[in-house]
Amino acid sequence: MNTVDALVQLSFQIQRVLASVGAEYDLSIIQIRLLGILRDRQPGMLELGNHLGLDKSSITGLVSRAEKRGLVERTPSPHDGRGVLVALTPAGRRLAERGEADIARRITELTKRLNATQRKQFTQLASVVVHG
Amino acid sequence: MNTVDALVQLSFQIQRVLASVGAEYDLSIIQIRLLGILRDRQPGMLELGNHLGLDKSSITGLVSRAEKRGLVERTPSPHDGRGVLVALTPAGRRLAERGEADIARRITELTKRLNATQRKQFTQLASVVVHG
DNA sequence: CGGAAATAGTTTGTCTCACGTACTACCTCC
DNA sequence: GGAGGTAGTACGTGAGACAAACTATTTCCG
Repeated sequence: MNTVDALVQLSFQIQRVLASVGAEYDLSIIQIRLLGILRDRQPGMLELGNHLGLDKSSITGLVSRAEKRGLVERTPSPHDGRGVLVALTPAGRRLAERGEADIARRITELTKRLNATQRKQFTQLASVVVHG
Repeated sequence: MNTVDALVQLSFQIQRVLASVGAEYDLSIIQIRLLGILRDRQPGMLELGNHLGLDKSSITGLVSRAEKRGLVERTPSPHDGRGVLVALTPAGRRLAERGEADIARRITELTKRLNATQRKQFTQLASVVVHG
């Protein structure tokens, strides 16, 4: 198998895992990413759009749906009357933590055919590619 | 960076490449996958659904949109009056080939920080994971 | 200082994609 | 030659994405 096919297949396999874990909690991949970003930040809508690579008009709906489910909340920005800050609710944080743990389990499971040395090597090479 | 984060980040990076190459041709990732599958097959709708992990009712629209753009065509199955076979049109095949070449270039570009040995190792490890 | 221009976010309209359910047409097999 | 299964479509719904138009605020410069 060549490099390109291996990486593309791998990425689909990982996305499948993410989608499947998400489905257990009725979360889409983009919602998982949203919760993940909010774990250590309380960004405004535009900043959120930059992190997710989405237009601000897409963020409105994404956050509103999550807000309606009680996972996140908007608060007015203290420094800018136009802005809002988005933050996890306690329920959202619990969900994010559980989901993240599940994802870690399932991704680790994917690499169970690798021994410790190989896994370390693989991680190192993947990190180089990611931080290219 | 740990294994899980590295792989998840890597998968998003690859999906971004696929989306961005697709955008050049006004193709979504799922449409790229559709064309890719049809490169060496002429499956029915159900079979297509299995390959893509989608319900048959999702395939109808996907194929119809591609058909409207002249990329694929439905032909009645010769052996089953209920079935249709989906195949690339010449235009669809050209697009699939060009897109695939672009994707290969862009994914290879992603791994430019790896030397030949590392790339080979990386590919090998990714293959093991994919075929687990 | 005051108004013009920029910025943050929402709204609206449109499209793709995905699903479930219901339906039609055909095939199979008893 | 029906009864039941199978292939595909139609329809309604909802998430997700975008662009363009809009509101409300802030910034900034003249």
